Amino acid sequence: MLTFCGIDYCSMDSNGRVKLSPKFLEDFTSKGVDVVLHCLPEGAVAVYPEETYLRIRQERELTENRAAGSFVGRQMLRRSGAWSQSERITAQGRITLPQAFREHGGFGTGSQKMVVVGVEIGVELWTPERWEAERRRMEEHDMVKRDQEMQADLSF
Amino acid sequence: MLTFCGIDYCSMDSNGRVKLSPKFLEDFTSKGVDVVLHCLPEGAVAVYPEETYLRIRQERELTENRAAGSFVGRQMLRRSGAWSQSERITAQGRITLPQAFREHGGFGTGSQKMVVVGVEIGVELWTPERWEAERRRMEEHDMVKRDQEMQADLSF
DNA sequence: CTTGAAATTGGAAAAAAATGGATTATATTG
DNA sequence: CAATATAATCCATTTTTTTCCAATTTCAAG
Repeated sequence: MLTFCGIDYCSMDSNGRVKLSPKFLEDFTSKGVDVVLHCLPEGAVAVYPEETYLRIRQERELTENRAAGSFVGRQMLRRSGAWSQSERITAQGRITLPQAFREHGGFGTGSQKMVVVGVEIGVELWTPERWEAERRRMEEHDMVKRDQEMQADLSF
Repeated sequence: MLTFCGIDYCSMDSNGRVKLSPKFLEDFTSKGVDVVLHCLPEGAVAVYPEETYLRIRQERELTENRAAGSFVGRQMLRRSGAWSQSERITAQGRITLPQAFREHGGFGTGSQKMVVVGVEIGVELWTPERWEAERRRMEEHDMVKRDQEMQADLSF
């Protein structure tokens, strides 16, 4: 059974609450109710089980310079600090997005359509528009790759 | 006995459910009722027995960098996460395609004609139009290849 | 402090969608 | 051409999603 896979369409209520589908909900709760919200530079909001997020962060620490004694180092700390936040999945299976995260993700005020994308280790929350753009970007990449492969199959 | 071979024409009902032919159904159930749906960049949806999919994925993982801390890493996770999903074949021999996968395959809303293509390790679901286009593309590719091979046989 | 207003939260009701099964139609076989 | 098997459609039931409302908390002003 694959976890955190597939795509859901759902909606965020006017208070920034998202009800997860039973499938994703099960994927999360099997790892505990604590999750971490993290704003991605792609313009979406990622949701990871807490233990998963901690592992990701640790891996990054090994490779990146995160000292507070440099401009770049401080900027990195600022990034993962400001754009990450712990949340808890409620008894009704809902997650609340903080105001700043809603803005980052491009979700306006009021009820909003939303795309929940499984990324194997968690999910990402996208506006339909941004997800469509991302999908298209991946699709174009695939087209180039297909042409390359077919070309390679001919030239030997 | 060849498994997952041949082509079926069938239809998807308005809820995105596909009833597999007895032949393909037998091929699947002999390997268990759990399958994985996977959206192909060609614009079709593949259905593999779960164990087959896991083997394919494992092979891929060996070469790919899957860190969530980079743009490229996240994009890889998004690829394999978003466009794959576990499903179970029901007691009536049906599979339900999630909304997003229906869209990917070009299947509109409502009842739809569909081509089920055996690909030896599983099946692929195509719209009749796209399958026809793909068939033609393969045919043309082969023609070019034939000419090349015959040319190569003459030179030297 | 105390009170009032606004925002947030939890939960329930209503609406929509998905599911399982059975019936009807179509095709295949002898 | 009849009998059987397969495929497609339909409908009742269940599940899921969405919307709404009441209770609680938070914040600010008096």
